[in-house]
Amino acid sequence: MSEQSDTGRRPRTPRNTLSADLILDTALRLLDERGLDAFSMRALAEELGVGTMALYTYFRSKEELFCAARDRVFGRYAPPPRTGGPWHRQLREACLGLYQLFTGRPSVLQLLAEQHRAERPAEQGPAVGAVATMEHMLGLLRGAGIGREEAARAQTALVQYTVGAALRAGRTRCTDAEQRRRFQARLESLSAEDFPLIVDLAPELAAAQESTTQYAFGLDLILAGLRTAGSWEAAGRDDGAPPAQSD
Amino acid sequence: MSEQSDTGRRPRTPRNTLSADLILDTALRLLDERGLDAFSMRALAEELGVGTMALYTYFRSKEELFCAARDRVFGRYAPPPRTGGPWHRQLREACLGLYQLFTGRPSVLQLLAEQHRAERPAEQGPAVGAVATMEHMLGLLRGAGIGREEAARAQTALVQYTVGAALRAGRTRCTDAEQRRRFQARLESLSAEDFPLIVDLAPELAAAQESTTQYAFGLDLILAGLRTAGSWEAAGRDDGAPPAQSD
DNA sequence: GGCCCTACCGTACGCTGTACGTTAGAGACG
DNA sequence: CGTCTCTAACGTACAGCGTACGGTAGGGCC
Repeated sequence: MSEQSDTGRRPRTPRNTLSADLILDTALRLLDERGLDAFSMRALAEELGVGTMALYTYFRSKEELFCAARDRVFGRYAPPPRTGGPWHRQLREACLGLYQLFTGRPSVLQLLAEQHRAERPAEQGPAVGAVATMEHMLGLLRGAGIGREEAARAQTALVQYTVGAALRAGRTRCTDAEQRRRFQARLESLSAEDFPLIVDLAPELAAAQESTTQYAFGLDLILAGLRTAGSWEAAGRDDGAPPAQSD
Repeated sequence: MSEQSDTGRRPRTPRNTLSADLILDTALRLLDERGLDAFSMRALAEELGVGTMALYTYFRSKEELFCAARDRVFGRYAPPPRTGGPWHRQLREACLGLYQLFTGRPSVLQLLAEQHRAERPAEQGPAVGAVATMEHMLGLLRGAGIGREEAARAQTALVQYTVGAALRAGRTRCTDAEQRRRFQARLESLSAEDFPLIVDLAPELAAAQESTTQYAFGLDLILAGLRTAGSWEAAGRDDGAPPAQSD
């Protein structure tokens, strides 16, 4: 037969069937379906029906591809519609929107985690698409009469907390309930003498591992703190929230 | 000496020179010195002057070794001495201690990141050594009159924020100032029409990337929120911090 | 002395990312 | 139509990874 069926010599893809967008969409789909561990340039190429090295025509490396994938998702992010209402409520909505962007698709979470693991952050910009949300948050904070530096720090803290919570949420994907049961069991197996509270509160602690409610809880704590701080200039109580002068 | 220099055939290590502790200490040193990317079972074995597979006598896999390394560090963690004072100040000290544990050694941060990246968290327990700090935190919260569920959630939020901040801090290691300068430059290169506040606050936002001060700022926000929430039972204002009843 | 147990080790397999050089097909031009 | 060029797509190769498997030698025991 004319078919040289020797070990998968492929029939050479036509000429312009590939594109950066097609590659990125397929990569994101692969990440969603099979997870980061199952992802590889070879697997991606096979999914596209293409030789592995064809990918390197469009991206110089796997890391560059990941950055582009992340920017693609973030770039398409549409923040939730402005609801009006007090500034802290709007801030809450904005943060929840970000959180859901991060946790909505497994692939996004995995790209985030990978980015955090990277030794050298390279040139990867700051999540270009979500910048509008950053701007919105800063506007709300400044509008509430919060000073320049404090607004910047508060915005950073909110993003930091959101990313951290999203990463943590990613660890307990799939088998939510099962995972939490085992967590509880492990807490309860601790010495009740040395750690009476942990053992006693094990059910509550396990329940707090659930993601969205717990995220909202911490978020509301931060927002309440922001409201309390009130007059930022006149800060300096002996036991309140001093201007953070540790080393 | 009698070196058979033919391509590294080694002279067989005596019999009981290896031990789990020695392996873990060497692994942590390697991680501190050369980073996660340069770490491999082969490199670790070579550092020990030992065949690669000797490591598998003590650990079933690389992941198990990492978990043991993490537990070793956490297990040796001594929380800062109890200072007395109001509960929220003590809570602050406890969290700062945890944060410094996480950020103090590069290796710890890298193990944390790796753990967060893992697809299947396997059997890795909850950072066994730092459990005493968890207990301490819960005691402070409960002592402040905070309810069971809220205490558990607050404790989880504090740990979550701390880990998230530590991970973020890890990204800007080594070249701190340089990294922040580039971050600021990238912010300033955005369209001043679309993102006036970001461009305006670029210096402050870049400064907020610095780790410890920024961590303390967010921590104080959370603690202030905890103090404000006050009587937890009587919560239910229209715009305050409702008991987080999303999804 | 002889034996066993096991800590240590060498080899090998399948996987990874990607450097490098090759090839074929589309478009431009005579 | 023939030919030339440019480059998207490709195959091969390499160094390195984690680790399954089986071998080997040396310390402890009878």
